[in-house]
Amino acid sequence: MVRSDTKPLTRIQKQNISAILDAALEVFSAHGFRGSTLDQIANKAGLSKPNVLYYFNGKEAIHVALLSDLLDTWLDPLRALNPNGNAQDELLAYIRRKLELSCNFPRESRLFANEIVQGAPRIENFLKGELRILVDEKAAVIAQWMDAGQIAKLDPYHLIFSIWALTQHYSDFEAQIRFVRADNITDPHDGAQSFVEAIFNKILAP
Amino acid sequence: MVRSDTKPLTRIQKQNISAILDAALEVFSAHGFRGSTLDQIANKAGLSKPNVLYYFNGKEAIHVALLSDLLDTWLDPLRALNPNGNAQDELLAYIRRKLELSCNFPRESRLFANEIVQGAPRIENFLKGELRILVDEKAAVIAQWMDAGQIAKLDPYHLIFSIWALTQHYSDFEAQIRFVRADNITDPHDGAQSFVEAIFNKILAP
DNA sequence: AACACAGTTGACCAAGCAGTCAAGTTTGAT
DNA sequence: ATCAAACTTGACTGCTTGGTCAACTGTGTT
Repeated sequence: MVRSDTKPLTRIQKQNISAILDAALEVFSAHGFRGSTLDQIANKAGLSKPNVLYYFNGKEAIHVALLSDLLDTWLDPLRALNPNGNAQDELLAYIRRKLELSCNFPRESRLFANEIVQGAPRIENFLKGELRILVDEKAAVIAQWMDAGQIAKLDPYHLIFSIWALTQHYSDFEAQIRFVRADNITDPHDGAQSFVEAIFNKILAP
Repeated sequence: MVRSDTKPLTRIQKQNISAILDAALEVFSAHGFRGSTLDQIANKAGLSKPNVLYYFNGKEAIHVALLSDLLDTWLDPLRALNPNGNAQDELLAYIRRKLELSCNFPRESRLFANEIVQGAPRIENFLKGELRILVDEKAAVIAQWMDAGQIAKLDPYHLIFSIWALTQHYSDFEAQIRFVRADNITDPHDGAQSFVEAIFNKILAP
């Protein structure tokens, strides 16, 4: 394998690694880890299977690389919630960031969803560690806002879960939305932003 | 194979078929179709693999049997929405039925979620057919309620999607909720019902 | 031009997989 | 007790899959 952590990558390495990761994202997000094959990934990347394994130590390594890239950015929207800002503004901005992330990166969202639906065996530590700490911290901030009467009193954890549910639904369950709305609409995300913002305005109103 | 459509099942047939379906539900909902093996299913059912294939024509047949059983009951809560009832009561009752279904049958919910996340290849026709017709019909009912001022004016399709998102989230993403709330709580569904009802009360208020 | 190393791959393995089959055992109606 | 049909399975097949390897080609630095 090639990617030791000490030297600059060659032009060809950069290009092929990124082709592999892009192909793997496509395949893993559509079929899950066990449902995906190295041949599919190699094919989609335009490389031979041994060549793929020249850049990554194995199927699992590709998956891990994708997930860690993803988890890194997945926390950002919540992390940016500012305890000193206005409660309603901050939460709505968070919702908007989360929705944009889901809609702009649906494959990443489905990769994550696949993991969770199947019991999160590969990211259990991330969920119990980093994510949990961040959620606890932000839930406390939200609870303070509620106590101060800035927004309606609700369970802050359930509030966060409901934001996740609504924002990710449009990417993760895109197929359902697309088929149900068949001719009515082109983009499944159409109207999602204004709808989600509208209902959270009502939910949060003190 | 055994299950011709014309004769009563023997005691052993009933018992083994139900053992197979239960085992398969467990396995398929946890690993997806391609991620599951007949050996896992046979093992969990306490039968040999050839014996499993004595009762079902193949892996796909087991999956189809599970899905059709499921889709049959999956529509019931929405179907029961009564156009002549009170808007708010009817919608909240629908939400309650949906949430109960998700919480009481999390494996079925995840089986469905697995299908959808991966593009719904095996239930496309159901989504584009039965489900779509029912959703169109009920969306029209909801739109009338909105026009009559009984509930707040929103996009009825997005309203239905948001109900699906919130109710299913607790089953489909149970792993995430469980790990994030690790010691805080025992049952991931705890508080879900009262929270979801509370926010939809706000959302629907005219 | 030449040389070391990056990049590439056809051919191959071993394991895992869905599914078959012939030969066995159990069941239940008579 | 008998017997046909129901039920069960060890041993197998053929295919797919993740991964290896030795040999080959391309690249860029001197």
